[in-house]
Order: sequence, then C-alpha cells, then structure tokens
Amino acid sequence: MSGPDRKPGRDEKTRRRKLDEIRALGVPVWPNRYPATHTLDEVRAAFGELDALSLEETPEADRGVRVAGRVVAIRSFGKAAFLRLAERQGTLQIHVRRDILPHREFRLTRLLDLGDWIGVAGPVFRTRTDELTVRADQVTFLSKALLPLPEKWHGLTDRDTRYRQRYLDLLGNPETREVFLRRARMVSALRRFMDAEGFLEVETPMLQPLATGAAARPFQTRHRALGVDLFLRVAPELYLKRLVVGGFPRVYEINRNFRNEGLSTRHNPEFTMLEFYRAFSDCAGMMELTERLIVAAAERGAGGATVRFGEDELRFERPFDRVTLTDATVAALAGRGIALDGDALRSAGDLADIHRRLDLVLPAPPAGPGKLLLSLFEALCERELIQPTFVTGYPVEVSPLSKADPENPGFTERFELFAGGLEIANGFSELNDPDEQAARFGEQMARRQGGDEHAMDWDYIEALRHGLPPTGGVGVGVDRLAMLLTDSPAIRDVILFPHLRPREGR
RNA sequence: GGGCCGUUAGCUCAGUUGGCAGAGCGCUCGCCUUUUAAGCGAGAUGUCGCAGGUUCGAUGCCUGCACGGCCUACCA
Repeated sequence: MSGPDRKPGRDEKTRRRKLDEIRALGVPVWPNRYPATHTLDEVRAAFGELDALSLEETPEADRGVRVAGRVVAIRSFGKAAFLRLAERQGTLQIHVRRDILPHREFRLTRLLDLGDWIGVAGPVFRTRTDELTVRADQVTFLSKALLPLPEKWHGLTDRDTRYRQRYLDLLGNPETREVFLRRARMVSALRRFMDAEGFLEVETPMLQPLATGAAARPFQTRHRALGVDLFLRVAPELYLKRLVVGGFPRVYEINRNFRNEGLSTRHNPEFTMLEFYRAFSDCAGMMELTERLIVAAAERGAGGATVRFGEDELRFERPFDRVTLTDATVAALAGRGIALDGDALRSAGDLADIHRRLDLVLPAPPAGPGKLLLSLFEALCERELIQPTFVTGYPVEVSPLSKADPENPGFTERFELFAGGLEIANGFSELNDPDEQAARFGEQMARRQGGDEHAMDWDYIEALRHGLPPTGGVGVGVDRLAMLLTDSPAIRDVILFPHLRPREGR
C-alpha cells in the first residue's frame, strides 16, 4: 500500500505518464506558489447574487479573478470542457475553451486528472444553466495527484480506510469535514470562555517522573540523557494545582492525556482534556461554571442548546439536573426490587451481594463499600443519564484528591457530569490539607499491589505544604463533548487520527 | 478474552444449489464548443484476504490463520 516496495498501480502509471506529458509541454509541474485573488467561496460571495446580465455589466466580474483548487469533476467536449474546482468548503465551475486558451494551456487541460490542483484566471459569468463559472483565460498547473480520489458519490465508506487515511475521508465525505469543523469551533469556544472568565492558559509536563492525578495505567518511556524512566501523563491535575500554589489563581490547560488501557467507542489511548482550577471556589462553584462552559460549547459547536444525539435530544439548558450518586443508585436498585438502606450502603458484604444478585462483575479486590457503590452506579445508572446531569456525593474511597464533605461523612464534595450516557466532566473541591493528602495517597498505595509507578508524589505534598488556597477544579473530556455535539457514536469519529491496530504487511 | 458479521476491479458493491468472475463510478481510445453523477461508441480491469483440505474442477464447501467491523468483557 505504501513504502519503498510498493509498485505503482495502473492508475498511478497512467497519471505519471500524463505528468511527463505535462512536463513535456514546458510547464512547471511542481510550482511553488499561485497568487489567487479569491477563494472559491469569496468568488461566490462577491458574485453569487448577480444574474447573467448583471455579471456582464459588472466591471469586477469582467476584469476577472484568479482562483485555485483541486479538480473534482471534468466534463469534456473535445474543444471545450467544464471543470469543477474544490477548495476549503467551496466549489466553483471553470469553463475551458480551445478558442480562448493558449494552445499549450488547452492541451494541458486535456491532460488533467481528477485530484490535480490548478489555478485559473478569467472573468466570472453565468452559463446557460445559470451556473456561476469562471471562463479560463489562463490555466496554471499547480500539483499532480498521482493516486485517484475516493469514489464519487458513495464517498469513502470503509471505516478502516476512513481512519487510517483521514484525508481521503475529509475529501470524500462532507459530513466528516463538518464534524471536525464543529469540534474546532467547540474547542475555540472552550478557550474563549476560559479566557473571558480570567483563566490563564498554561502547559504542564506531558513527560512526568510519576503518573499522577488519575487512577490509570500509564505509558512508560525513557529519557536517555537523564538516565531516567518517565511516564506520559495520565492527567495534568497535580501540576495545575502547583500553579495555584504558585500564585496563578485561575489556570486551565487543553491538552492530551495518555492512558494505557483498552480501546472502545468511548476510549482512545490519547485523548484531550480541558482541566481548570479556580482558587477560592469549590465543588458547587465549579458546577455552576461548568454549566455555563458546556452551554457555551454547545451554542458554538452545535449551534444551539438542543442537540440531537442518536435517538435522543439533549437539552443543554441551565440548570442541569442534579442527583446524588447514592440516590441515583438506590433508585435504580429499587426499580429492580432491591432495597438499599443506610446500613447496607456502608457494608461491602451487602453491596457485593447485590452485584451477585444482579449478575454484575465485582470490582477487583480490595474493594470497600465506596468502590462497590460506585461500581453499582456505573453499571446501573451511567447509561441512563441522557439529559445533562450532575451526579454528586462520591465516596472518599474513590476520590483521593477531593475534599471530604463535612455534612456527609465518607463522601466528598465532588461531581461528575453525564450526558448522552457519557461521562463528560469530573470536578471537586480540591483537597489542600497536605497531611490528609499524604494519608489518602498512602491508602491508595496500600490497595495496590506492585505498580511502583504509583509511588507517593512527595513533591506534590511539598507544594501543598506551601499552602494551596481553597480551590475548585474540573476536568472536561473534550473528545466526548465533541461526540455529543456532533452526534458521533464513537470517539474515533471525533479524533482525526484515532489509534488503530498497526496494519500488517506495510 | 468471548460472540456475531465481513474481506471479490482503483472506489462502492453484486454473484456463483461447485462449471469461462460481473455492474456502476473511475480509467484508456474515439466523437462532441454551455455541461451539472454531461452524452454517444469502443476497450482494459482481478493472487475473489492467506494457507491447507475435499473435488474431475473451489471465489463458492471444510479446517486453520490474518486483517477489519459491531456487540460484549477487561482496563480500581
């Protein structure tokens, strides 16, 4: 398919032959530039409102334009031809006539293939069928496509090829292009929102001596000169909070995290997170901020507060629903005829029994009641949370970086936001007591066997000992939010180059 | 890891109860100076994913493998 050993196919041989013929015309075949005066869209914007007669009477149209684009259709009549150029979002028709073009340039147009790039200069007019068209006075060859474009009107449908050769997907499928345009608008809206709220955009290490800030298996690498092992970060969290200690009270980062775990429709090994921290705020304050952020993203990314997602219609309108993790789980169990009262909620044995009764896989031991409760919630409730919903009250046991809730022993001031059955965001009042943080890390480590990559982050504890103000923090899964706002069922559909198994024999 | 489905021309796909491998687009050649998936005429597409097996004969049936998709499980 590629690489030095690949043999040119029949199409490529033909196209190389034509390239030689173009070269033989004395035309530069890989020129360095083309000074276009208009993009194709700009031609349409400037002249699209004018009818045939008005165009003739418009000096600007008669004086002409210089445009450039990829040839995506050729309808040839021997002594004349219509070409269609495509570039960015626009397309424009070109009319080529033997009696107008210089001989060499007309011959050049006969040697064009679909996919080639050309520049065209000439006046703008309308054809008999009222199509806005540039009549070619000059044709400049710009670049050769040695390989054919995807098939014309089915587009490219093979999923594997769409992901591996995304440029073909973008070329052949307008809806793919729309997904990534919307994603870009959404990310830009996130940035603008954070900037407007007075947050400073920062970048923190991707290569970290300890993979901290989330419970996930990291990728490992090695720095030769330093002679140390490093990890690709699983989260920026602890670095961002160091910055709050350092006197940046509002910081955010939009960047990649890496988790060495399975792939699924909701998981890519590298994914984009927006994380932000705000001094003097807390869980409740961050929920309010997150709400406004998500609404802004929906407005910009999806063009409104109401978003179609598969079978559902998501309404990103404030205030979002709110429910505690315990209430949601108790209600889901009640719906299955299982009563769960206060005592059972704190009993690992009872919660494990419920797993068995419902035929659910138990979390890997050791699992206390907090982890078992979360496991029930994830199994029973997550997928049902279609409308944007804040779930609050996560057990301390599964929230090592969150502040405890003074009103609710055993639980933290923490929320997760769900929509479309997906976890979109996770936020909490940041634990800033260095001694308690050290104790929590210790508990986490005690529960793990092996895994030296999860060693205690003493450097972070030291930062806390210098004083972290009360702070709220949130992480937003940018890819998943993009899934919701583009009605994409798989995370691969919103990542330009998703990870796939390497192809054999290439 | 498990289940189901798929792999045929450059692309999208059909097909054969086992008997010369097909269509549309694209491509090549010819005609055509206002077309819109242009039209007309002619032509070429190929390791039917790979390896074995059954058979007079396998793209088709059997076994194994590879690759991919969907679902599912795992990933505190």
